[in-house]
Amino acid sequence: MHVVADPGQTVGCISNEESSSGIAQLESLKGLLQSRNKEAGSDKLNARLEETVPSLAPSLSESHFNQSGSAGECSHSSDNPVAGGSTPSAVTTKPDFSKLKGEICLDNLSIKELHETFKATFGRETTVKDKQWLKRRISMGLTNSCDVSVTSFIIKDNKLVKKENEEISNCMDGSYAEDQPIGNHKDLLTSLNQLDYHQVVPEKRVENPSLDDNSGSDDHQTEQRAAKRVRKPTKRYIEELSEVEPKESNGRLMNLAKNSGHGLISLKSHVRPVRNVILGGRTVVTRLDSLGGYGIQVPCVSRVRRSRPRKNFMALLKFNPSGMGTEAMLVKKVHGDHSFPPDDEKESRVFLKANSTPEHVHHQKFNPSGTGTEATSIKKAFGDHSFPPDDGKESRVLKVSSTPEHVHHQFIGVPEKDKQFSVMSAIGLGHNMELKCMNSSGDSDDNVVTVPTPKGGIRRKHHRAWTLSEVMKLVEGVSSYGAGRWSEIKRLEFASYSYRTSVDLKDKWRNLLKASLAQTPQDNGMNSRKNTGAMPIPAPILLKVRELAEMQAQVLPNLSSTKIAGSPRKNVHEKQTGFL
DNA sequence: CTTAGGG
DNA sequence: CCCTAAG
Repeated sequence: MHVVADPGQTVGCISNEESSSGIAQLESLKGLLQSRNKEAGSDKLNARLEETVPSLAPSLSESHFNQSGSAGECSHSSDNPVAGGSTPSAVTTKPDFSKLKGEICLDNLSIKELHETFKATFGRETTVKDKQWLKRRISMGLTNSCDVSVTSFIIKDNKLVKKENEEISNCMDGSYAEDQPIGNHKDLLTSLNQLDYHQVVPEKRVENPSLDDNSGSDDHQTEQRAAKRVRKPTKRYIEELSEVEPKESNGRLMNLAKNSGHGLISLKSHVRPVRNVILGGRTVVTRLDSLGGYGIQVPCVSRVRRSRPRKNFMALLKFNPSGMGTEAMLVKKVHGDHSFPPDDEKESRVFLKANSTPEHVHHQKFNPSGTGTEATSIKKAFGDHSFPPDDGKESRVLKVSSTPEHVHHQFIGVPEKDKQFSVMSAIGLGHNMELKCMNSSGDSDDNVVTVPTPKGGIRRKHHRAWTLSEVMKLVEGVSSYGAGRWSEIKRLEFASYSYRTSVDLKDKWRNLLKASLAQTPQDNGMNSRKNTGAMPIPAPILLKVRELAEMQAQVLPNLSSTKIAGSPRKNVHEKQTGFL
């Protein structure tokens, strides 16, 4: 339809006026705006418009566009590399910026003129009848900015001149009537009103998928593209937020918690409070908690968990020798970590205090009347303890057993419905404990449980390094069953590896992906410095990972495309060999 | 219980 | 790794 001037020239102009990122934005805008309005009334409207407004279009360029030799200015910079990027998108027409030089007052344009301008700006026609929308769009395109919220649109030298006094209130009713006398017709009005304000029907997405990127905040962009699964803020996160508040007693963040329901995301960065309480200072924050129905000030620490009790805690009680006493193997990686004053760690619910020999720590229960001591965050609290990760998922659960160490905890707790749970334990629990624990049991497999490195104070959780064979199995599994079928892969490829849950597989795969993508561009950098500790993961594997990733990235998005015919996907539902 | 993601 | 929200 609309033939453009010389492409090179156009591109030259673009690169002259816009930064390369600007071009990108324009391109994406193109993708967005490639739409047709199929509303029934629109055709009629068009017809009417051309009846009634016969000669507006021709006058467009003359009256509103100052096209003084703009082309000439642009043509000298056409060797810009950007040209390559912007041309291949075979859209209907290319933006013709030569028409758009100088001052443009979009407010004075009629719909049709706006359409022309739109076309000149984006190289595409539109049938959107919404003047505001058009103006806004064009303004955005020309000014290369997304926050065009003005009501008056005058564009001058790629900048949006604000003019506040002109109020264009409602284009649906008013402005149409102004411009087009036909707006009075009843049928037109109805058809106009039927037009969705945001009616953009993206019908030709396929044509230029590369442009199909969202170009930013835009109300017209309620695109439901395959986005990542959205998650609402987690409970823990909310808790953290609200816990923060009392600490910032200065009210600086006072309304933070109030708004925490809404503005969560934006607050994210503020939330790391200074919560390192110095030992000497012994800053004890108190919180009003309802304990058994009474309001009681409880010393608390940040990041307490208020949620449901750990299910696994029952396991702790199970092995109770004395019925009430709880014997749990507690191998807190103590290491001076136990500042008695509630520190900021998650574990701080559990206060540990020396009670006896490192080998036999007695915990006494505070509570004679204990209606049941519910302990939460036990897992977390105890979680740091390197239990010998023995077989099965049990290793994930807090392992409780009458261990060789004979750690004996007796709780003299307070009745706490709040599941608050205090344990006094020995600061003295030392290395020997840890080490003993490690060596004593389990650990059948190759790697040790990587002790929380005493050096540097970095405490590592029990962690099995991934062996090369494991990684290879993982890769193979992914290639066989596809990424995402973690449970299958776990069952079939990792049957013998009792640790390594499906989540672990997933995590590892994620890491592999990251590694493979991060490394390939330039092989340097990584191999030299990263040899500390972590296995380098041979390049071939990374390559395979990359291939798989690309494969799956291509295959999966085409959802519902006949079950991924190409990949040699095994029948996953084969019964895993009988014994179980 | 499994997946997907964030931490 | 751990944790949790969604299915």
